[in-house]
Amino acid sequence: MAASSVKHNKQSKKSVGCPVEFTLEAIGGRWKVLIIHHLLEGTKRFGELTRLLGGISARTLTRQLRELEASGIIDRKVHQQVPPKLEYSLTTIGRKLEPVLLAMHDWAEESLKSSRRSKK
Amino acid sequence: MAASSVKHNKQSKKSVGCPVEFTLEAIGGRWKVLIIHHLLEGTKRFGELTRLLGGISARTLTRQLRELEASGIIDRKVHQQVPPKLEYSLTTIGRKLEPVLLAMHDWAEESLKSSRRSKK
DNA sequence: CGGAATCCCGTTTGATACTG
DNA sequence: CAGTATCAAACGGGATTCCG
Repeated sequence: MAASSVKHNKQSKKSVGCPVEFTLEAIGGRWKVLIIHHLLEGTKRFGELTRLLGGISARTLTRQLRELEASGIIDRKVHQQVPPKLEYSLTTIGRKLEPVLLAMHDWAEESLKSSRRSKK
Repeated sequence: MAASSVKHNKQSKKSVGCPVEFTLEAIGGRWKVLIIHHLLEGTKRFGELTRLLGGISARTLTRQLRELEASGIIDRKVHQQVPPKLEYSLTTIGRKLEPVLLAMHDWAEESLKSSRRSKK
């Protein structure tokens, strides 16, 4: 396989063809919906989120927050001081994810209800 | 960790703490929302889905369909005949995912709108 | 305190070949 | 037609260590 051209497209992740997938990618991480949920209740600091999420590593939280930031969902405010202080909050568009989370929440409850009803 | 009686279920690789995550896991695959979208328009066969999705491998499509089936979202009907014929359709609970997809779709459009305003 | 860098592992997906 | 089997790569995420 000499000189096989392996292209590293910047979009090599997943080519998103439809808006629904766009949203799914924005909130699809392991912790993102939880982070959004907590931020819906107000601004949080890095350490607060670490405690609230229970068990997330610093590296992973950093990455999830940066990805949410890149999606325009959260805002990252740096206070230059010692000790360092950072505040994370939802942007306007980020707060608009609430109906999405609610729709998902409702479906989950309905799904659990109907699976309790005899299926087998 | 509270409940240490973790079952080694093949399905649950991630412990789901809240309903929103439950939904996210059900539709969180690479192709699942697209499959659901196409099935919202009617019953499809395996080959039809392969063509509609454009680029999915047989192995992956099989797995995504089986996972959706395990979640109770789709129904798989086998017609014992030659050539073989399989029909996939949404269950009642599967059809109820439509509001979720719509909410996600709406958010994506709003997100794109606001990113046009601020950045580019 | 809030990361960045590095190493590592399990899961997901894809390519390919084969089968009932 | 609708899969299954096998291998390999891509990716996400955790643990640990170090740094401003």
